[in-house]
Amino acid sequence: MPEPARISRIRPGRRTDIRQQNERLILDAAERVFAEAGFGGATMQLIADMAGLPKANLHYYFPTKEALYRRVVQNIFEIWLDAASSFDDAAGPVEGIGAYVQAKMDISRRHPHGSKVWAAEVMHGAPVIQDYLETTLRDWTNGRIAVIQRWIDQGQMAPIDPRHLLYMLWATTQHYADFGHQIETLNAGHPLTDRQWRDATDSVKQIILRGIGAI
Amino acid sequence: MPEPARISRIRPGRRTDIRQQNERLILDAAERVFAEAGFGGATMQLIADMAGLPKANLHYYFPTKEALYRRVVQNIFEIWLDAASSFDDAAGPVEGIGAYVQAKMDISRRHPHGSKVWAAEVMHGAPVIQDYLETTLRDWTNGRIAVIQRWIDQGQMAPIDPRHLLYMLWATTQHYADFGHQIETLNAGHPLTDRQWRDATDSVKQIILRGIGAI
DNA sequence: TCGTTTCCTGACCGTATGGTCAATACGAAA
DNA sequence: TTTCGTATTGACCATACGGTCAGGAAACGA
Repeated sequence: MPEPARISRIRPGRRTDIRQQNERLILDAAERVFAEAGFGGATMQLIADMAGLPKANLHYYFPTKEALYRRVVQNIFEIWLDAASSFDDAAGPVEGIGAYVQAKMDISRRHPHGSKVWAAEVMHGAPVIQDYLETTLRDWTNGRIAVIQRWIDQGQMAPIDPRHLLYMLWATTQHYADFGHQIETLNAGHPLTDRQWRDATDSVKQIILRGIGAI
Repeated sequence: MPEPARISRIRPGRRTDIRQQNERLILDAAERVFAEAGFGGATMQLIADMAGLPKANLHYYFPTKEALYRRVVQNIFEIWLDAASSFDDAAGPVEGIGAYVQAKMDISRRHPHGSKVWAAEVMHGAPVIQDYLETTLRDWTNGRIAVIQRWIDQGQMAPIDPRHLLYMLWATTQHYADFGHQIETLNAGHPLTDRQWRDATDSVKQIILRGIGAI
């Protein structure tokens, strides 16, 4: 079974790369359009235009609008879960929650569209990713609850219900992506600067860490 | 100019009351459908079915889908702003913010659909209520910022950026409505009980009030 | 009873959208 | 050059949706 020469990475024009490249192009455009218009408001034509491809080409790579949407949501979910690592290898709440807030605020800044698509999906009753909620997310949550409970038992923070602490972390950090437009409007119409993002992150960290008696 | 006998309240079949009654029926159904399907995903037919009226009847009361949607969003905005009063006549942050959290959590529980419609509207760039954001909301926000700043100056709480505190209040309380489905899933599929809502409210109050050094 | 206003609704229409398909172009191996 | 799998795309179709309208039914005042 002779392996074919794998020079894909070197010559971008290669077969497989065309697929990857176009799929990425489409997924990026789709994420943006789904975020701005919602699933029902998004049209394949709009996504195609934004990706710079003819509409029929979209259906070559993704059979249906639903399939494309599913992929977009899955992508986000993975990014979202990756921030978990910040939590795991931490000695205490100051370090762990601080890093988690930092990671989630960075995601909110770098993937605002994805965050919105995720939010809309959940708001609509999670028709597409309900199984993820019931498996992956539930497991992840329970794991984190255990960690927080250990911190409480060790006296590193006040006895707060870990569940509500998690909800507050999610809500607060994702708010800067999902309600970014509102925040921008209240910021004289300007997007937050680097400094403002730092201030926001620090404020969130500070209030929560103080709030749970960790500092 | 003799006033006509105003027995509207007593005889529900009266002219004006039919209008009010049907408008309410339609608005309630619309709020629910818009929340669950988004503006683009909602159909007049679905709203009509949920209201128990023929589709053409909807267009008799509301000329277009957009007009209906606009009314739904405005309704929510007013409810949302009413919680402001909790803030105003308070001596300090413990009382003021405590009451505000309470009010907003109550709204999240009692008007989850409205909260979602609002969230979706903002996420999509507020195409319908941008002017409200720039006028009413901005004024309201600045007023509240002034109040918080006064509390800080009086040493009743730590010097937190009032803006980020407000965002945290909004994010956290509305999360229980907008992400209610996720919370329910993580609650073994059951809606929160009275007690769980109380616990949630207390947790939020506690963390934030501690977090800003008010208690 | 009559006249007027409001309310109701089935049937209909134009358009936009998701999706299909057949024809074609392209790139790489033989 | 030929062959063959992959990629591309304009044209097309069925459907669903927002919105219209004409005709009629209630509701009310006189």
